[in-house]
Amino acid sequence: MKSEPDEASIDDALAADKQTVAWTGVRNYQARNFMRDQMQIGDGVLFYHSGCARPGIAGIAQVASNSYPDPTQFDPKSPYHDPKSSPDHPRWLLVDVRALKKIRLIGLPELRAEAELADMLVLRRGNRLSITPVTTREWCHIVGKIANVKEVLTE
DNA sequence: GCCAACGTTGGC
DNA sequence: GCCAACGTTGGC
Repeated sequence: MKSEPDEASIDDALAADKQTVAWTGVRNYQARNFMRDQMQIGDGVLFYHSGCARPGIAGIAQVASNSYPDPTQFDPKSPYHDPKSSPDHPRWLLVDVRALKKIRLIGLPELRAEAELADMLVLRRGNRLSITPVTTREWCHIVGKIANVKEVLTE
């Protein structure tokens, strides 16, 4: 899951109440559908920093709720306000994400250098989706590169 | 700041 | 339903 660290970084998430943040602002149907249809509580999340000097995986997190309507869509003062959405028929959903651990930044050059990660959707040329699924193989490969990560992974 | 890539919008 | 124009993303 991508986030701009200026807006919501892994540090921000770790500092939040229960280390949990609501993943507001997703305004892409495919990304929304991943949260609605694919994610389950407890699923592992790679917390990716984008739109910054050193983009890459900055932390490990987990899905902490089922999907529910993103409140920012109803707030006229929010940059994520969607006048075409209504509480009766909410268009945009989010999940809560619990940060588990900040890791050494695994930057894009390192990710691209790994043959095991060659098919990762987030690395695809032209990919603009802020949420992409990760295969078990990709997950295990990345987690295997991180020191002292077992303590935060329960399954 | 540039630009490739892609999603969305809206006229027809 | 097509598709050109436009806006956004995001790495560089």
